[in-house]
Amino acid sequence: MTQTSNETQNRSLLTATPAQRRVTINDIARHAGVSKTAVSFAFNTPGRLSSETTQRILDVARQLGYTPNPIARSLNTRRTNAIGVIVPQDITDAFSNPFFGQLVSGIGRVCNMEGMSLMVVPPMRGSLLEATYAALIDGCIVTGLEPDDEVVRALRQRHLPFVMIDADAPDHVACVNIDDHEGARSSMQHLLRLGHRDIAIVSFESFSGQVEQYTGTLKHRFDGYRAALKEVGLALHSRGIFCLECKCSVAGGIEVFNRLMQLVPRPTAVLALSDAIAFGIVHAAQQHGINVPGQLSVVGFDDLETSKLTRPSLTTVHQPIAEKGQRAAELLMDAVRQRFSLPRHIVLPVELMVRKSTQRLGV
Amino acid sequence: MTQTSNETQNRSLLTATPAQRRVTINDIARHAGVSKTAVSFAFNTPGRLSSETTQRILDVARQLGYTPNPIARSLNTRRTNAIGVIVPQDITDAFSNPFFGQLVSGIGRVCNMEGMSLMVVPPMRGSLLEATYAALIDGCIVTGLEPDDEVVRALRQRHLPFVMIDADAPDHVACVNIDDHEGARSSMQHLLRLGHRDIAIVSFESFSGQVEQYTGTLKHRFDGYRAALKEVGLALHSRGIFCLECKCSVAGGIEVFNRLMQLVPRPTAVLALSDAIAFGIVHAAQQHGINVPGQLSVVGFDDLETSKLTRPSLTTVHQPIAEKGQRAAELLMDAVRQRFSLPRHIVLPVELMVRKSTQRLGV
DNA sequence: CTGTTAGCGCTTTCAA
DNA sequence: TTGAAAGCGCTAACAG
Repeated sequence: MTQTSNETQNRSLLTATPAQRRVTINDIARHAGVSKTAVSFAFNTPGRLSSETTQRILDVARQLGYTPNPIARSLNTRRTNAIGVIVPQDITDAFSNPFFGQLVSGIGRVCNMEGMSLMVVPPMRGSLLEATYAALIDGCIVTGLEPDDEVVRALRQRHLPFVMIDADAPDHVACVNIDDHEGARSSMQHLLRLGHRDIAIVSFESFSGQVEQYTGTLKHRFDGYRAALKEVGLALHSRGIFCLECKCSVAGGIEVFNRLMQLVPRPTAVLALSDAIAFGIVHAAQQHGINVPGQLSVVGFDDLETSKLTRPSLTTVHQPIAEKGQRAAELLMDAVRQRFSLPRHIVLPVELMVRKSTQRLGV
Repeated sequence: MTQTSNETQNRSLLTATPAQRRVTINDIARHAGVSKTAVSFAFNTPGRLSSETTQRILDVARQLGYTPNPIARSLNTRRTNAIGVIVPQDITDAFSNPFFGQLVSGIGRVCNMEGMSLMVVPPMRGSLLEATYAALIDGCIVTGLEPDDEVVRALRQRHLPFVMIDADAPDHVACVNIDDHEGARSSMQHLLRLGHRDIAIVSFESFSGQVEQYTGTLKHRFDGYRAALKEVGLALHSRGIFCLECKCSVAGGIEVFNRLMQLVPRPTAVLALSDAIAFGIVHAAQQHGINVPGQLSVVGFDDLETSKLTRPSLTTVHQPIAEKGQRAAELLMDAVRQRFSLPRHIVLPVELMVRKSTQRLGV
C-alpha cells in the first residue's frame, strides 16, 4: 500500500503534467503487475481471470481511483450505448410543446429495456448537419425532417441506423407515422356537422408558409381537411375558411388568437394542428371574455395528457404519442442490434375525442 | 475518378470485411496524395493549408463519402460536446412529470448557446452508477440524488464537472436550489388561513417513506409545513394532519386519491408536493363527483405551464423551473469551459399562486 | 489463465 | 505549407 502510493508520487514527479495526468489502464497494469489485457478482462469479462487476479486488479484500480475511459472503449467497440433524437429546432423549443416530452417518454421505454441513454441532438451553432456529424450515438430517431434532408444523407454516410417519425419516407427507410389524413378529416367533419362554416385552421409553422406547398404530415392533414370540406361542397379557399400558421406552443396559440379575431367573417370554430396551440387559443379567448365553446369552438390535435384536464376539456384528435416514440425506438434498436425487423413502415391509428371545447353552432 | 473507384474496389477485395470497411482518414490521405495531418487540417483548420490542397482533400472526402469519426476525435480532444442530465429513475418516469420537460427546456437554452447536445442518463440495467461511468459527456447536471451518492463519487473520480439540483450539497459542490421551506410554509399557511384543519400532505416517493427520515428537498419542505402548523398550535402528527406518498405523476395522484378518501377524519384540503400529483387528485375527485374546491381544496407545488389552464386553475407554489435548469447548466458550462464562476450555490425564490382550487372551509 | 501485439481513427507537436 | 511520428486509452485476436 505505502509502496504503491510512493510509486505513484514518484512517477508523477517525473511526469510533465504532475497534477493533471489521469490514471489509465497502463497504471493499473503496472501497479498490479499484470498486462493491460488482464485489467481489461477484470472489468469486462472477469470470468476469464482467476478470481484472485481479478480481485487484485480491482483493488488496485479502486485505490488509484481508476475508471475505464468510455471514449477509448467506444473507439474499440464501436458502441456508445446511446441513441439520439434529432430535432431541427433547439431543445427549448422542442420541449416547449409537451408533445415532445411524451414522445421522448415513449422512446425512453425502449432505452430502459436496452440499457441505452438518450441524446437530444439539436442544431449546433445553427447547423443540424454539424451536430449530426458530431453526435456520439449508435443510431437515431429523426423528427421534423423530410427524407431528402441533408441530415438524412449524413446519417447514411455515417452508416448510422435511423428511423424517421412523421415523414414520407421511401420504402427502404424505417418510419413511424400516424393516420394524419383521417385525424384531420374527422375533426373537420365534426365541426361541419356541428353547423360551423366559418372555420380557421391554425397550423404550426411550415418551411414555406404556403398551404399548397405543404409536404409530409401537413400535406396529409390538409388533404383530410379538403376531403371533409368537399363533402359539404366547400374547399380550403372558400369564403369563411382560413389557414394560418403560428409557433407550435401555448405561446404560439396565444399570439395567433389576436389574428383570429381580426378575420372577416370571424370564425366560429378553430381547428388547431396541435393541442399546445389549442391551449393557447382557449386561454387567450378566455382572457378576452370569449366563451369556449359558447362563442368559439376549438379542436386540437395530439391529445396530450393534460388535454382532458383543461377547462373546458379539449376536443381533439388522439394520437398515441408515446407509442409512436416507442415503436420508432424499437425499430431503431432492431437495426442497432442487427436483429431482423420485418415491418419497416408503421402507421398508428388516431381517434377523435369529442369533449367540451366544441359545441353546435348557435346553441 | 474511375481509377479512384477501382482502387477502392481492389482494396476492398483484399480486405477481410469487403463490404463493411468504413472509409477513414487514411483512405482520404492516400487518395488525395497527402498525409493524415493534411486531411485533419482540411477539416479542422483549413487555414493552415493552401486552399487548393484543402479543396482537393475535401473533394476526395466527398467522393469517398468520408466522415471524421467523432469518437476517435473525442479520444484526442477529450471533448464530447454533450452534457448529461443524470436521472435516478428511468426516462419514461422522468418525463411523465412535465416538470422534467420544463427543466430540460431550461438546460436546453444553454446547450443552444454553447453548441452542446444533451444526454439524458438514466440507470443502465438497473445501475445508475454504471450508466454514469459509461456516459460520453463533458459534464452533467445531477437531479434527485443526495450529495453523498455513489454516483457523485463516480463523477468526481471521472473528473467530470457536475452541478447538483435540489440537493444539500457541500460548499465546494455547485448546486441550484429553490426556497423549499418558504414554498411549503406559505402554502400550508394559505390553507390554515382558509380555515382548514384536516389536511393531507401528499409527497412524492422518498427513499425511506418516513417523514422523520426525509432529507434534502423533502426535509426543507416539511420543515416549512411544520413552521406554518406551529403558528396555529398544530404539528405534523396532530389529528387531522396526514402524510402520504405516491408516484410523482398524474397517475400517482389519481392512485393516491382513493387512499385520501379513506382517511378519518376526511381531509378538507390536500397539499401536493407536485402539480402533477395535484392534477391527478383533482381529476380523480371530479370523476368521483367531488367538487374542487367546494368539497376539497387542492394545492400543488411547481406551477407547471399548464397549471393555470386546468379546471379549476391550480393554487400552487411557483418555482422557476426552466430557470433552475438554465442556471445549473450555466454553472456547469463555466466548469466545462474552465471559466471562472464565483457563486457556486444558487437559491431561487418561490411564490404562492392563489388560484381557484382552494377555498375557505365551509363556504 | 495470462500476456503480446496490433490496432480503433484521429489530433498534434515538431521538424522540414 | 506540409508530413512523420507519437500518442489518446482501450479491446481483442492470438499465442503460450
